[in-house]
Amino acid sequence: MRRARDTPNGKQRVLDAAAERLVAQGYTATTLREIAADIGIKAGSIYHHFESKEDLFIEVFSRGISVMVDAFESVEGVELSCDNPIDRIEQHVRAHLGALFEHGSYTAAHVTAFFTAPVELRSAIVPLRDDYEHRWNALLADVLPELDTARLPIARLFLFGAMNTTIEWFDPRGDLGLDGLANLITVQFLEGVHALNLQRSTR
Amino acid sequence: MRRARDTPNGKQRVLDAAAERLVAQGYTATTLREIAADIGIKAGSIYHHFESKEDLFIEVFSRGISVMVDAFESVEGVELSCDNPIDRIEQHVRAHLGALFEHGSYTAAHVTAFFTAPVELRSAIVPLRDDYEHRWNALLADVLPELDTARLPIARLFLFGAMNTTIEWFDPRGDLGLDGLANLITVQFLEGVHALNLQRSTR
DNA sequence: GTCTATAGGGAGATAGAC
DNA sequence: GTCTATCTCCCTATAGAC
Repeated sequence: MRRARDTPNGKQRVLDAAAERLVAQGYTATTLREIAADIGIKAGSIYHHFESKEDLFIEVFSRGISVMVDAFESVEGVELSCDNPIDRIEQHVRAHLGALFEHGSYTAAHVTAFFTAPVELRSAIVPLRDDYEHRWNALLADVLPELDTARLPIARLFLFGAMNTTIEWFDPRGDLGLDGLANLITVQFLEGVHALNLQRSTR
Repeated sequence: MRRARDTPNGKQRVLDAAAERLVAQGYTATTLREIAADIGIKAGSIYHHFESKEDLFIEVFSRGISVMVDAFESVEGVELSCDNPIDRIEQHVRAHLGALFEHGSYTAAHVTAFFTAPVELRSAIVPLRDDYEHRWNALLADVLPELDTARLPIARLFLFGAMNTTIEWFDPRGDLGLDGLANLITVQFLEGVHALNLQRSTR
């Protein structure tokens, strides 16, 4: 059934529009009327798909995590074969950036707007966030066994900070590209700022 | 006049409360009623001090920048004397973290809530942000002359990403402290993740 | 400088027709 | 699955008393 994938159903279209508005405006500024208008329906119709505004955005935020987790796992599938530690991290950084820029607005919405949502909503999502963070901790512990375990979560937070804030300034259509950006972030993370010069965006 | 400094005047108290609400809730979710209630006045009274909600928050955001610029300049004053390049950056990182955690909520509000504000408001603030970014670019160009000038803004953005996201997870009351955190961020930025082990929080 | 009172608009949510 | 109509609530902002 080609058609079913090409034209998303009503619920899917609501979610897509909600994610895009979330990136642009944050939680509170995004109204159900706007979301409805974006996809050509009326606000009341949204309640056929979701019980409340909060309910709708819980699903948007958890999809943001799902996209990241899927990206992470897709790398793990192929990495077993070969690859040095640096490449392993770089592939995961690339996957994370891909989730941010290449798979719709869900992950971008999560990263930029999560803290603009009400606390009750956020606490429903926290376990999913923890899961993703644990995967990264495990990866870093595996690839960098010499790193003090007390320093490992901090290293991950530095890396997340560098990766996630790219959504505020990076243009994936530019010359560098997501592959080049992933490379720069990885070498800077592992070797420091001096190593940036040694890397070329044309690899 | 001791009193005048100890008990902030009406306008000052509004600004302080607005900055704190901004950190916790973002722009749209923060209402003038809440801000007024926090300082024991009524919402209408705020209009004695500010022409509009937007006007009030323009002042909050620009103070957030002022605090950062002041912190940056206070380091420049003393650094001329001595100091190797690493220390120079570390002192500025420490100053930036100080602005985030030790000088009220203005800078924290700026960093966390700037993108939740309406575009018209943001564009009024952008020149001030640019000024602060240029100072950092100049510092990095001076301290790291061997770094490719095309890579320099990217390096700064990585550093900003690592510094600014600490507001989401770092507890300044912990063992590490802001001095320790500034040290970790600096060595990680300059030398990469491997250098984290070599640094001690007790310096 | 702060109050009360209120205007005017827009939000989330519900009920029932189609 | 979407519509219209509407309820209730709360927002920003204003006007004028104290």
